[in-house]
Amino acid sequence: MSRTRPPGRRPGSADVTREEILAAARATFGASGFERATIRAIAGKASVDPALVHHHFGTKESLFAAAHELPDPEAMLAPIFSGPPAEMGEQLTRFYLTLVAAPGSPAVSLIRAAATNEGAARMLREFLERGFLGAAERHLEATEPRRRLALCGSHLMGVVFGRVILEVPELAEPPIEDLVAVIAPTIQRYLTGDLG
Amino acid sequence: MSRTRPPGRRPGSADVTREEILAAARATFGASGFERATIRAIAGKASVDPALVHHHFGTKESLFAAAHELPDPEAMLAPIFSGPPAEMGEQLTRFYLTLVAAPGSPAVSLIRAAATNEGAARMLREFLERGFLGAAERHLEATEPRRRLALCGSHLMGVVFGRVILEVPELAEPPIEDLVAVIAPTIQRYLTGDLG
DNA sequence: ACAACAATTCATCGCGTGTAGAGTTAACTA
DNA sequence: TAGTTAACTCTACACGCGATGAATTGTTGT
Repeated sequence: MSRTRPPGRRPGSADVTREEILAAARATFGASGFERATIRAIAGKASVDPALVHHHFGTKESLFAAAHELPDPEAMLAPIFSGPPAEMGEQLTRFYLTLVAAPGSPAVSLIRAAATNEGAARMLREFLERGFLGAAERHLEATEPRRRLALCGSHLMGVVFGRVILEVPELAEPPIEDLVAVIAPTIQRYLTGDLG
Repeated sequence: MSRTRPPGRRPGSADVTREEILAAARATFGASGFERATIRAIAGKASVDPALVHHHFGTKESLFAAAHELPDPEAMLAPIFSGPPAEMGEQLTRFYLTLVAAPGSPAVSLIRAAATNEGAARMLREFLERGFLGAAERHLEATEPRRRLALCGSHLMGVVFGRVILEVPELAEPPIEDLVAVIAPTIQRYLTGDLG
């Protein structure tokens, strides 16, 4: 049982390994946060030498950034905001809890890392500001759209935190639709209702 | 300019140093999170040798626990829950944003650390479950009290995250009372209103 | 076929970390 | 006042980390 592969380039597949490293990075960062995740652990999970990680992605910070390249928020949110206004709260809540708050999601990894790593916090903040809040400005026909979506985001982020990170039973156990039923009216009010 | 103090016990004050270490620990953990905060940095801020920290508190984990001994939630919440039910939402929101979400608060430090450190997450979860949610059960005259307070907590925690950790402008800039005005109605609905 | 290049492992460096033990001085007790 | 205990600093060890440079092997262009 030879534990280590022979050195030198591997036959066949070009950037398969690269993707495997990124997947391992997402998993490890997500499970441990930025500082606790080690390049050695990521390399191990990808069955690869630690130096290869560094060869492909440079520093640990830029590996994190590469592993968390965020999708275009415009494309994500457009379907929600183009539907009937009365359903936006429910749509947004379900979307968020299904896609973003799923355990193992890159978003959870980002949130976790953002709590202690300034770089990750900046990434998340800029994504929220330019993308999320920006999309609101373009699609939301109401006063103070950015403030409205900031309130929505804060609530939904708190639910993620309680459900996936803290694992408070009251938030972690119920199926998603149960949470949607309770939270969506609040989100709807923040989006289209009377503030304050 | 002699940088180091002579060895041996210091004259006078017994447990002053101990408190200084705890204060430095709170500040450092709060600013950097659990893993990034180093015992050396904490000792430095307390003008003390790193080994003394270890002498007093043992491991880093138990130093963190000692620095974040949480107040009795019963005492904290009783005044709020014993007032007029119609004002509970506003009271709870203001209390939380003023005391807990203040930058530099131990609670922020706990939340930050909980994102990446399982021990801190357990501390926070147990505090929330036994204390916060427990207090709700005893004081809240409504159906599903624990679920109600879990919803309140998740929203408020999300606001802390956005305001203090991510520093999203829409949440970080407005004075507390502005946020109270918008959020309190939601909290009130979660506490006493119709769920879902 | 040959040269250039990219992918990969290996060996290792330097650093900062948490922690431990030994030595020194003050406070406490009888 | 003698002896014990507790507070405190010094020195240092062992470990794991991120990062680097060289060596090895496959791919690609000509």
